[in-house]
Amino acid sequence: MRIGEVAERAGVSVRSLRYYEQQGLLESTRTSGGQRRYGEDAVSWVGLIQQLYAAGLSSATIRELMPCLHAGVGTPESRDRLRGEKARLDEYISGLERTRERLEAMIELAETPNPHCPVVLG
Amino acid sequence: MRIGEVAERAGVSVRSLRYYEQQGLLESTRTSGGQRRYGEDAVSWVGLIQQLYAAGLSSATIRELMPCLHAGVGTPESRDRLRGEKARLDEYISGLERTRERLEAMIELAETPNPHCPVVLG
DNA sequence: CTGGATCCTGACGTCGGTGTCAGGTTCACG
DNA sequence: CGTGAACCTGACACCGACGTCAGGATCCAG
Repeated sequence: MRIGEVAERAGVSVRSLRYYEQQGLLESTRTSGGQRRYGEDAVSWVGLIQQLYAAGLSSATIRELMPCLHAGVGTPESRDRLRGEKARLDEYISGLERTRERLEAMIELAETPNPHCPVVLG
Repeated sequence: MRIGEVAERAGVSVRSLRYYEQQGLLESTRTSGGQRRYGEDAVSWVGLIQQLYAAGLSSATIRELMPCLHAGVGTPESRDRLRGEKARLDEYISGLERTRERLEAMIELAETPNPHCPVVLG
């Protein structure tokens, strides 16, 4: 697959794919002329990368995790890192859930004509 | 309260407080010499601002919501905006929860010596 | 009233993932 | 073989929340 097709099917820009490769997150073979060719699972890998980005992992972290993801076997280090990231994500999600509750309280307040609300600072 | 004390108690930098004010998110009075003075609930407001930032709201969005938060009464617009942001947050959290499950699967895979794992691309 | 701690404004730097442009090369269809 | 679409590298721009520095003003305890 050429890079343009991967980009379209994964819903990302060509620029991003080149960037992922530069960061060591995505592999490609090259034609004799130097153009990138991708296998079928490239689209899935890009999806995974995007998802990990969205979870707050950095390129560096994802890169260090890639061997583990490829092999399905982890060194003790990578397992610790994975667990660490999951813990971070857990806390992050918890925080967001608290924020969601707060947003809900605000909405309720904004809907009931209830002047003066100390509750938003709860 | 002086800006330094607010910063310390809220756990943010002085720079951030000035930035929040510049963005119209945080009010302060000024001494005759031009220094900022804050009321007691400034710390709580800063906490709220941080929380909304963490939920992905932009300065502009928070600013437009401030009157509503202060008054406890919303215009139809601000209510819609609040509901919109909550919906966005809901989706975002759902995505993160899917990512968490995926991370859990990876951890499990990394722990069981189970060579070759197509599951990470599920 | 003085001096050290705190504060002021303004401006530029940072980071990370991407957009975008320039100038050139490669691919593939007819 | 020609040609237009797609691709290449390298480089600079951007955004948004904040760090950081300079040069100066203000505050307040002693």
